[in-house]
Amino acid sequence: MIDIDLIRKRPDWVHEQLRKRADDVEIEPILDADRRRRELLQQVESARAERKQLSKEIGRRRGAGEDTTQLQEESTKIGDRIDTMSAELSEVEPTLNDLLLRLPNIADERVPAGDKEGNQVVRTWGEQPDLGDKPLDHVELCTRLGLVDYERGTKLGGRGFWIYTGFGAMLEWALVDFFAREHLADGYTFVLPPHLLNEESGYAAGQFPKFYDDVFHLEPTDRGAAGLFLIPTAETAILNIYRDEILDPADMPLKLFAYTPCYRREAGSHRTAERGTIRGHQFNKVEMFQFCTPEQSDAALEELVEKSERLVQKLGLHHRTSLLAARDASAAMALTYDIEVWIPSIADYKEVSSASWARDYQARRARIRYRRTGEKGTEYIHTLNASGLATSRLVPAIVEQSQQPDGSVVVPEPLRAWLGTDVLRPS
RNA sequence: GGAGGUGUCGCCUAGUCCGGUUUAUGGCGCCCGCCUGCUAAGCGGGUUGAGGGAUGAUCCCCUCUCGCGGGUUCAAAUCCCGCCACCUCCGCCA
Repeated sequence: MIDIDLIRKRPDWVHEQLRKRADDVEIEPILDADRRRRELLQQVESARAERKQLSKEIGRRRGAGEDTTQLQEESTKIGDRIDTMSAELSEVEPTLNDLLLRLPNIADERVPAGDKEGNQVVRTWGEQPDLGDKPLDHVELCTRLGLVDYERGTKLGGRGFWIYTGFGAMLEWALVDFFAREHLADGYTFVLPPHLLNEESGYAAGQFPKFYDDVFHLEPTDRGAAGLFLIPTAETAILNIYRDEILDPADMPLKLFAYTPCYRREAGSHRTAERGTIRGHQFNKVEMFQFCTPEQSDAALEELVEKSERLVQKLGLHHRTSLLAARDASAAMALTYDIEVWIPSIADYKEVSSASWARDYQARRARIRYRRTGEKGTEYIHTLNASGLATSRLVPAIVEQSQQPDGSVVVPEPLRAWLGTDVLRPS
């Protein structure tokens, strides 16, 4: 959410900034609603103050045994006025709030303009491996190696689901374990959050209202879980851990990581280039998150990007890091770097991590604040998150980039101990 | 799922039956000051959060905030209804 005070003071600037993110941004309706809200608020409040005084006076006089009929009538009239005005107020406030919730974050000045084509590659690591004459694609490799059962997966859940089997499942687990150990070594706290969240959590993290239809919602008939939705990313859960809290600056930066599956509807986005495990309704991801002060947030972003990159590097996978353009990045974020791994069969780079800087956008929605030591009042904290990492594209990258002429796959060094083997061979 | 209980400004707590001189009591903790060779103790003051107004800025003024949302009333922490969370017990279940 954007500070309403900033919109009041610099509406044209805010409008200009937000136009970089979307075409349909309008500021004027917000200013109108805000003006009307304050106007009504002042009237309602002064009427309430008046009634409050009258009520006290009535209390005093009744205590003294005096007649208060006239004062009571007067107070009733004021009450009627309050009712009328607050009825209008209770229409204006949700309207204003809804308009504010729909505004994207203001992009950082470093963010390039435009859509996808504006993305800037800032770093590339490694090289495209030479795979000889007939390299196999990941679906072929995973099938031959018995890592993924695509067909039976669709039997269970339909299109967009698969089953990791045998070494495939072990590979997933080894990856998650590897990431967890790395984060623990860097001082991050491990959390395993619920996979079902309430709607308030969705709005606070900035997923709603924009992506309301992109997540799975539990129907109201599911008693006890009505109004819950499946997490599209652990970010949504982690942010809400401290919703409505005031943090102690001595505790910050708070560094957490979580492992969860991510559930996404991905409606209408099935492509042949994204068959296999490239895009599905459920994938595994370890997510890093930081809650910090504004002063700490530049360093936090650097750290998260570096950590994500280091993980891909330790797996020995060719990848690149891109600074996303204003319209390609998530609307809740001021700045986003994507770490993309090379998938030879698609001849393209696919996102395995998104490192994002929300600034105070999420904190404002979630009302997460802190108090500077020795100072009055509160300020919003900054939040950042980065995948570390998502597995569903790493497995294709690993099997394709590490495939040998004989159809076997060399296991990345950090995973060998867990798997108990250096090479995966067709059975 | 059922029955009963609980929910007060960081923590603990008074107030709720019987609505109004409550600006929500007191303690702990914390902050500032005084006192003091130093520390402790002692003394004095401050200490929920949000929104709005006014202002060069501070001081200041108003409204809301006693789990959340409605209702009754001139007036609600207090009465009524719904919901949520926690505790105790029962039932069901992996």
